[in-house]
Amino acid sequence: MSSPGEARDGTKMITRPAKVRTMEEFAALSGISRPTLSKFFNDPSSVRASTRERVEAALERFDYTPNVYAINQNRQLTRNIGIVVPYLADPFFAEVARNLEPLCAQAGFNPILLSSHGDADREIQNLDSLRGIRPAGVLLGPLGRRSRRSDVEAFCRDIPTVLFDCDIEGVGDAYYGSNNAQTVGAVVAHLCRTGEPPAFFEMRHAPNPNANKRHAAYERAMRAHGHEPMFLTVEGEGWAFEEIGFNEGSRLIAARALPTDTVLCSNDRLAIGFLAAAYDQGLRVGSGPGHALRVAGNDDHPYAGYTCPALTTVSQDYDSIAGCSLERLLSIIESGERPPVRETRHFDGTLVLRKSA
Amino acid sequence: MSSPGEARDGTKMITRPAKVRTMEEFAALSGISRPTLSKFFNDPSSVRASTRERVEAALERFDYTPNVYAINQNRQLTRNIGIVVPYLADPFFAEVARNLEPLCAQAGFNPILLSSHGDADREIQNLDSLRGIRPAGVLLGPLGRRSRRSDVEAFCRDIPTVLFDCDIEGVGDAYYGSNNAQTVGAVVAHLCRTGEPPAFFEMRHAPNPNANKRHAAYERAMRAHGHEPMFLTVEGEGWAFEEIGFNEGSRLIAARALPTDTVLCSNDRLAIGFLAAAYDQGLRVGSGPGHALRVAGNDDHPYAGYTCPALTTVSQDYDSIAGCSLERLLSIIESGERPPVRETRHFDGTLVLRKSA
DNA sequence: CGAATTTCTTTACGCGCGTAAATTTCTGAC
DNA sequence: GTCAGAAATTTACGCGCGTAAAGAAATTCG
Repeated sequence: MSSPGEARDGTKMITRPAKVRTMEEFAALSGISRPTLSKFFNDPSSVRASTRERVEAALERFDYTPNVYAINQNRQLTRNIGIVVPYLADPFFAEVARNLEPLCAQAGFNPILLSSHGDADREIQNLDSLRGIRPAGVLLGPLGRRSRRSDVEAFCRDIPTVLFDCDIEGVGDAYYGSNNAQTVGAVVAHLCRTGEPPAFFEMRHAPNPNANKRHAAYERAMRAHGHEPMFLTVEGEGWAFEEIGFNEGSRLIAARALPTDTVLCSNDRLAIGFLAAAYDQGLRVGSGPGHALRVAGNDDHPYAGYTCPALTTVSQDYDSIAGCSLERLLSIIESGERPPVRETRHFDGTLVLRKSA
Repeated sequence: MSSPGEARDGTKMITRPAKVRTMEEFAALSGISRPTLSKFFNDPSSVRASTRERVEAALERFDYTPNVYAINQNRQLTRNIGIVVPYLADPFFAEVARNLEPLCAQAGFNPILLSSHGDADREIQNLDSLRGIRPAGVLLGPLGRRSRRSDVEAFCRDIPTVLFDCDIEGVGDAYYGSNNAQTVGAVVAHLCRTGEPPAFFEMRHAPNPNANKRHAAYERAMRAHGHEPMFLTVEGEGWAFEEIGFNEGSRLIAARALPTDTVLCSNDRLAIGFLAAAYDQGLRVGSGPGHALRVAGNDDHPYAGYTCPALTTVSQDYDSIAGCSLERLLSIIESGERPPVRETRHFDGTLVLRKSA
């Protein structure tokens, strides 16, 4: 039996453009010198328009792709951009990555996505493996508290790096994240205005430092509204937030340990678990009469619209955060020199009112 | 102010091993010949134990990592393995990727994770970009119906590829997936045994062909139990399953278009949306008395335990599917030749009884 | 139409490492 | 201690392309 791509006598059929292995060969076939081709593949706009058209016409007839390894071996700067996220199984970061990838490609760069899976060793490992491909720059969403600062710092010294989502002070060339004070402030204000002031549901040892900022932001916001903060600080390690939210939420509810009828969760994933716990124990969550509990979150998780009831939360402005991070990184790469000052920006979120509070 | 890593006078402090750029240099410093080092880095076990120890000792003193690009330029076979998933923002595939990555690394391969983001063009684009790094093999979770078969086929001809999750018949060197007939059969049997037979909630144009298999499996299972199948087939495109489940579920419930009190959803994400719709309309979901509706899913999504109520579903045996896929790919790579026959295997799932049915 | 400028071609070298062949050194068993 | 076999060294070449320099060709412009 002849396989597809071969005629019955076994000779190859020319159904698609002939494969060309080397640039040398392609130069001979196309009648364009190799150095010119090299320039073209490096940046098509760097050759005369008429030449560009000749190359493109030749590419139609011959199937040639420059060898990535040979290219990057000698090039002082690759066109790789590393994207490191702390935990890809969190749909939140998956979304960020999904938005970042096409933007990189559009700018002519090759995005390489890596996840630290919540593990500091993995984070360093990722950075080390990125080092190997000599990226022009890296977008790093750090683990935060767990990050091994000195290692990350060493990496950032060698390679242009922009931090996002979670700051490690003084590390990297820039940082863009959420204005936790504003987002938490907005929910607290809303909750205080429409009912009892909220207690704050959080993990004692949250892996992400945003949790600390939210803790502080909650405390300040409560005092600003003339209330004493009420913390529901629970144990639990790792990134299984839903599970922790559910287990600890169940415990709190069963023990009647809630000081008010309103709970603000440090993030949406905790809230998802907490809502499940409330449902499980027969507590009606919502804002109207006949409801026993109000629950709000923070992040606007992709699933926040499908909890029971739909979760009231604050969306992070991730378009801006991702966009700004990439933009800044590209400008650093293009300028060819590291910026003297480290830019830091916090973007406001917007309150997303649904049914849970 | 002196930055860390520098003494006050500005000279670099040697806090960590000195960086060595080339293997030549490292050979001179370590007193081991370059070809031997080359062998070592290619496969440490290929050199004598005493030599290995000498190299490792030298690596303690000097910071040297072989240049990835120079390595792969000449090597006939790289140690890269491509992992392509259809949709990374689906926590399900994120979990698969998370499990696959360390397994690859453990086997001495470098995993490169790419997501097609539900787009066929992106899928081909991913494969093309993988081609550039000449992977030793690829694990491909295809989009399925949407996949451009001829392009995928062409890729698989050139590079050892194992398909998982979703089959494209005749393409690739092997396929491992779920036994949809068994998983759907198991839920249907459970539902029929414990109450009214289920209607089947599904998308008319599901992006994944597993949906078709589940459709057929449901139909067969129902007839086997002596019931007429009842399809709740809804419109909707793309991968926003929760949204589709919610919107269409809301519509069906509001229109009182449910033929029974039991709904089996084609997958868990649809079920999550459907459960939200039921909650929204005040339908009590669950199996005991006082419940208006039973809902079950299929997949055992990471969030299935945190829906309201917790979702009864069938877990896929993803450890086996991922493990088998990788194992097969590695054996193909090691053997150096493509297998004459295409292996196909379907793994059974296990019923996960929670509270929704 | 000729000069100034831009672009292309020719020639040449090197990147860091894989890899082969010939030679030398080491190992382990007798 | 001897000697065969294994392992390491020496030497050498090439991978596919970046890139620099000098000269040839094409383009632009007055």
